Amino acid sequence: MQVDAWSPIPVLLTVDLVILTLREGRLCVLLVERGEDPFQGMQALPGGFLNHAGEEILDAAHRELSEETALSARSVHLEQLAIYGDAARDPRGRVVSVAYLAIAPGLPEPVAGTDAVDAAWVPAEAVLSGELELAFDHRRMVTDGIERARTKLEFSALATAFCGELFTIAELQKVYEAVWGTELDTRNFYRKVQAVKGFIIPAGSGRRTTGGRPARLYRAGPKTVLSPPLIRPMPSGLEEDTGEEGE
Amino acid sequence: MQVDAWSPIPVLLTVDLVILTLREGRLCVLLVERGEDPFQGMQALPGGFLNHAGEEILDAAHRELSEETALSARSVHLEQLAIYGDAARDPRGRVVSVAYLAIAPGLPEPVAGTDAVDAAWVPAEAVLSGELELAFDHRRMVTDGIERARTKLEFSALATAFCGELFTIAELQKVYEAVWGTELDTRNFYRKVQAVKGFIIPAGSGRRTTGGRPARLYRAGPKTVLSPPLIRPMPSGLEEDTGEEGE
DNA sequence: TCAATAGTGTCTATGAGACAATATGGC
DNA sequence: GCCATATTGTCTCATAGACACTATTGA
Repeated sequence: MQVDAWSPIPVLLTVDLVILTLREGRLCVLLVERGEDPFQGMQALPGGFLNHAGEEILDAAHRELSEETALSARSVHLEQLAIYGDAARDPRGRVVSVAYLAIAPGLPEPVAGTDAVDAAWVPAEAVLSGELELAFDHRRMVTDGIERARTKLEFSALATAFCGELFTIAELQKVYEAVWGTELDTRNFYRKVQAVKGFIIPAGSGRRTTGGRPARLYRAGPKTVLSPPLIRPMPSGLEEDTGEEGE
Repeated sequence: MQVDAWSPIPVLLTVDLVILTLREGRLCVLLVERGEDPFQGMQALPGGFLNHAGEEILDAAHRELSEETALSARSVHLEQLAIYGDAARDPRGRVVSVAYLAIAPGLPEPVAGTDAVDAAWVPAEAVLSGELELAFDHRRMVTDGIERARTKLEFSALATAFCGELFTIAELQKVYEAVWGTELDTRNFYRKVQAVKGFIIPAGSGRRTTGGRPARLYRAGPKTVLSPPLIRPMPSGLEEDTGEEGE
């Protein structure tokens, strides 16, 4: 570290949040409309600069999260996604952003009256397909965040973060189906989910009904690493034999 | 982004590299001895500040890599690991570091004559066990990097990055054993590795011998995602039933 | 011929996927 | 009873792991 030979370059640090939730069976991401100049009026991820020198980055992420969703910060899964620091990503100068992935249970409409006046849940598909254009490199953040979520669903108990305190197995299955974009066999899903000890645990004798036989309720178990994992089915039609994956 | 309400806080950005390789069947990480004040004389990861405004972060990582190992930058696997930005991690001020994971084929001794005068390969075990103390939060970076490598070995073709252009299946197996810290059954390893089409492909008729029957040579195939994956055996002795994993 | 490593074959228990059958609520 | 969904069970095939066996070199 030859600090004396030249002066280190200062950069500005922002935090951006990819907040995912399920609404009506569809995977959605929270977007806000930018009210200021770079990319004014365009959709963007909620986020912002560090508040003060000494603010921890993770704290800043939690702060932004509660400003935008009014979620009690600690009840939400929040993890670092990646950092995005292309020299030209922000016209204002060298701004490096730390992206976080947040998973929240289904929320009603975004909370007005806070910073999030123009916040809205947008179907992830609209962003993935490119139909909706986002400010900065936020589209890539969303893409990376969703891919991360898809992978983590296989090997971790992340899916329960999409659900409320109590949930049925059918609800959990809908999480998998929405995030993966596939359909799963209900019977096999039951068997596999219950085979992973510590993933979900029965919650008393409560039931929930949606027109048929009432379903048992479960809550998230202590296990965060699923073994055996729930393997995501092939995107179907794509055979894996040739194996060309590109770099 | 209320830029006007207060001034964004500038931070300094560094790049740190967790460079892993195999030496004599053991997983090693490259460390340098710090010659300057914060943590002077202590072992640390190679790394440094951005060189000039406008330097891309990934470019800085490649620059540090070639400075320390004289490896032709593009032949090495290099991927972003995470960012480490605790407010108190650097006594000089607010310094945020982007950690990169690099995987290199077995190298001889570190190259003197460059910045890396005091560089040395250190067995990963010494760092993992806490026996060797590192500057800053570099121990956590090493821990995270190795954990990432262990996981990626299961699902990606990362193992070939530890090998040279040509390698035998036995050499590939030693990579898995060293990184995972386990022993694998040679016969099953042969079968499974060859079952993943596009992972390794036979390289002509060359052979390599180490005292017994000469082994066929292979080169890395086009596939970067392994399916089916090579599942890492349980750390043995640890049953998975209770499922307490901690947060 | 022996030592040493490379490579192939076989057996078995387990898990995944397909799909049938039964249970239990509201109406 | 009927409808809709929950929940359990069965069957079959593919795969993982254990382990026996053959092959091919150098000394």
